[in-house]
Amino acid sequence: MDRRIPVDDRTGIRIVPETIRRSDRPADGHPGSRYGNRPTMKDVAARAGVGLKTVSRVVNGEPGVTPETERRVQEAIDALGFRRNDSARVLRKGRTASIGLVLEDLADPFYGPLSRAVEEVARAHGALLINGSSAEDPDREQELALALCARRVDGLVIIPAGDDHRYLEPELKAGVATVFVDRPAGKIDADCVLSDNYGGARDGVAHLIAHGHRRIGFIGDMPRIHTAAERLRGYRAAMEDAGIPVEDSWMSLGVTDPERVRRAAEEMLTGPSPVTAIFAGNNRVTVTVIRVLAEQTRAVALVGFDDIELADLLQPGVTVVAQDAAAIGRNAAERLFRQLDGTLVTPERIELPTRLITRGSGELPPAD
Amino acid sequence: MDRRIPVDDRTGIRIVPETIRRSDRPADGHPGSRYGNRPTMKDVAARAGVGLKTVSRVVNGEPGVTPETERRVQEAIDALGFRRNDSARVLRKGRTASIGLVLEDLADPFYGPLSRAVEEVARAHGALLINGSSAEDPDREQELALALCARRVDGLVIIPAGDDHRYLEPELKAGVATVFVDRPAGKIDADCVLSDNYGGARDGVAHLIAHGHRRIGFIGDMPRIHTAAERLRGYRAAMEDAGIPVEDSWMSLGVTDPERVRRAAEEMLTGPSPVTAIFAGNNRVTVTVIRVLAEQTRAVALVGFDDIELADLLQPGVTVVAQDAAAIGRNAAERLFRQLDGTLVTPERIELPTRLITRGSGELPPAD
DNA sequence: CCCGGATCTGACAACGTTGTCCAGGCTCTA
DNA sequence: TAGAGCCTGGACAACGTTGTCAGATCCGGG
Repeated sequence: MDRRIPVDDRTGIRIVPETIRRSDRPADGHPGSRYGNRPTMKDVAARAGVGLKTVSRVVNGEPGVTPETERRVQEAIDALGFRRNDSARVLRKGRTASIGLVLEDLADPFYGPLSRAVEEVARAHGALLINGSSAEDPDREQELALALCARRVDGLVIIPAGDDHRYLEPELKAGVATVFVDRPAGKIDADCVLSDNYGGARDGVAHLIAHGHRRIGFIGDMPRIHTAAERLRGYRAAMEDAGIPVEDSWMSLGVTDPERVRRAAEEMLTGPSPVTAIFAGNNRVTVTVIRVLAEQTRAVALVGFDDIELADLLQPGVTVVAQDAAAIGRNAAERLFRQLDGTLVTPERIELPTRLITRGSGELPPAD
Repeated sequence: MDRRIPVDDRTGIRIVPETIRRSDRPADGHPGSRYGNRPTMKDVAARAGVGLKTVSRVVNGEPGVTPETERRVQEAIDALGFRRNDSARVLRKGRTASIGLVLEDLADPFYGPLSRAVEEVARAHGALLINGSSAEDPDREQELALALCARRVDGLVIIPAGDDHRYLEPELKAGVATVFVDRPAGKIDADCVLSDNYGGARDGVAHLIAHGHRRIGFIGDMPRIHTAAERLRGYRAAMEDAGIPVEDSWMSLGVTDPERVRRAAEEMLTGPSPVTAIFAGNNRVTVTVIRVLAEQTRAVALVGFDDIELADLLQPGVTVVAQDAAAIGRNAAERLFRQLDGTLVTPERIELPTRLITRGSGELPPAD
């Protein structure tokens, strides 16, 4: 139909030129500069017939400029399309008004709200947010964090992938505000903001026990990850409190990719001592477990760590131990700026409480 | 129990000091500098007993330095904890090796993968990603974009909130690579990468019609938003193609917050000419509509624009018109770097195809 | 013994901004 | 009308890096 629009048959991608009224570039932007260069304050000053510093004053809204002069300068700015070069400004002033955020994976629904919360606080302090994903790789975390330090971010919010952060010591010493989030810093003292992973997991498992379960499975991440280890500890504590010996076949650690989670879940459901309930160590695990349970004939109870969207619409609704990602991010960012203020000096670890949200799946009775 | 750990009773936040072995700050970091200052190449040069430029050479891996000299310099670098100041470097070199991403809301599950994809491409080109959320506010979008330009990002990926981007003209002229995403640029010519919103919506609605529906509702965002307008246009086209006159009461525009979506949905379900199917204009709308439909006694068909997690686990599974957020982000970022290469000069609009994923809710027959 | 060339090193300017400081012109008062 | 004081504007250095260029050093060969 649309004969005039080229369509790539294989990919279905449609491309149309957008050149309706491409503004032709002027032969030369402004006097004395190479093509593509931007005007500087010097150019503006020349055009307005004033001194360099006067332009600086106008740009920064400093007092001591006649309205008439200001008008002339403003005119020159608009005419040339001048925009202050913040790199130079940073170099001169020493503060960049930007903070860095190193997280694990921006695409993970847990980090979206967290990142947004950090950004919101940064914005309130007039700072921009630079962020990068470590992909759970310690080397990449370090590379990123140091690159951010080279940019001279004022502060750093880090969701650690590694467990040794001594590489940050020179930075801390140099005054880079730093807050660790979700997992504590390794081998250095630093502020950190965590969820109460241990308590949350313990409560979640205790909830299952309270509903009559004794054979409860645990599927979680590698215990070298702090959150995973803490949640496992919570699971064990709850079982021990109830006097239930844990069988090895009930625990699956270091497993997060869907296929392996599926296999792990299936194994603990069909093993010699089959579980009647599963505690899922994080949202990715929970999702896969839901899929597996949906295929089962008998009803298996489930409590997941981390809330998931639409959990309440499933049949049954998914009971979860929820963390407040936004609150964590907000807390961390606020601490960071308090470090920069000087209001905060002693590194602390704060743990935010989790919340058990009962929706049905965690209240199912055991069915053998 | 934990009598030694202070717990705020109201918020449940637990705070413990992290000062186990706080490294005491040295009286003075390095000679001739204020406290808190970082060592510079000059300091390194002095300590290593070499010239400034030699340090620069070592830091940047330039040739022409004796192994012995290099060793001495490297030693001084490690001893002082030197880290190159990229602000100064940027000022000198003109390129920042960073790109900016202005999106609507990082917390929206659609933008997480998109952002991540952009970041991944940036990383492949050795660039960092600075991003900010416009919160759908045109002023904030402009403020952000210009702040990024002041930082002299090499390029800009923008998910527009406003519809007039002439404020970017000086930047484009100055050579800032720019790609608009998800919605086209307003009043300027620029590269843009979009989903085929019109075609996707048309297909989705046609799908409902093919299953026997004639009274089909549409709930979407304000038509001033390009995607919303296009999807509405797709809805109308499908209806017209089928010869079905659309009643005003079937359409609800400019409605995205849960309460109003709920009201809108309820109204079109109970009105004088009640719909038997609903087309939801975006993921937020879809989620709310699912909730409303779950409360209904009769089965109402649903097709949503944008995929949502767990959509396949609901009863019935949710049929959606899916966009590939990651592909969009990847495409946009790649175009951006091609602009920087010089490989790409003419602004184009590319439209990525959408995919109809049938899961059940869109295949329900009409029930009056 | 000296010279040419290759190799290594460092002095210096420049990037664009801001802080400091001083000059010149104005107003106000005695 | 002269002097004090204020207001405005500009010259200059500095921020930490890199590019340019020239000087220093070392080698072998004539």
